[in-house]
Amino acid sequence: MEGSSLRVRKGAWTEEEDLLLKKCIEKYGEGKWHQVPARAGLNRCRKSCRLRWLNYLKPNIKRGHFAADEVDLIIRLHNLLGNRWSLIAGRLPGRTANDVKNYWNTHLLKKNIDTSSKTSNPKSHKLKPNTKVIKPRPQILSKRSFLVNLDEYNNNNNNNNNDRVETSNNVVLADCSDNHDGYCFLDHDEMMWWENMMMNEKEVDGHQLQCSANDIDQSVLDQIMNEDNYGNTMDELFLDEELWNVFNP
DNA sequence: AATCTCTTCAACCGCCTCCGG
DNA sequence: TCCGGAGGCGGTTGAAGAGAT
Repeated sequence: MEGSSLRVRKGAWTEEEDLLLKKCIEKYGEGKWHQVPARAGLNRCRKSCRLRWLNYLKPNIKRGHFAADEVDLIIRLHNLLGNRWSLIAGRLPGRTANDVKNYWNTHLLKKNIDTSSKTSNPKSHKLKPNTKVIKPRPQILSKRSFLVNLDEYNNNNNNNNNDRVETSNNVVLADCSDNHDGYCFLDHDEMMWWENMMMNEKEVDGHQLQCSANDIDQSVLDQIMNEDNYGNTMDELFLDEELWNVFNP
């Protein structure tokens, strides 16, 4: 198992180690984590280096308390996505998946349990009853598989524009090559929904959502925690089944 | 002041997926 | 097609600090 070597250091990072890692990333850039320990002169495994960078050393990481609007967003996203912390964190600039997960487990999970059941077991708690969760379908395709499938798709639809393909179902294929070196595809409803999600005040699925950072209070938090506001919008988030089948024959 | 209990969060672990040979 | 390595993720742990007794 990785990290089991007796010579690999574990535990809390020292300032000196942080400095070495920082310098290494500044010099060589992010990625190729297997080379980082050697390049940085660190006696750490690649995973430890990656984690330390992503969760602590990376520039623009926001530390400290979560703002009310961040909390609100976490709750809503968790209702939609479940424990998919990296996706949730991706919607919170400056926050890491680890931060969000920790915050959920220490603040919100406890609160959720308190409000839903006094007897529930924290370890077994996953989601509120009736919560629909986006299934873990990949929404980002590797460049290789995407191009193969896109080519196939375009051949079937007489469309040679590889950057953007619109189907009759308003499904949009967008070039997202700056994101994970791949491509993503979103349907129109999904894009609109995410747009709404990111607005401070928007009507979503017939509910006027209040999530201003200034006026959210405990009662609002309680209300959010006890309501499933997003049941019907969930279906809108699912990708077009037909297109999915094209890419995943 | 000392000890115990609780809370927080950084870090580790194991698993999964992707990719290249 | 298979296999091994790398990247990435979510679950869990445990050390350290805070608060209570």
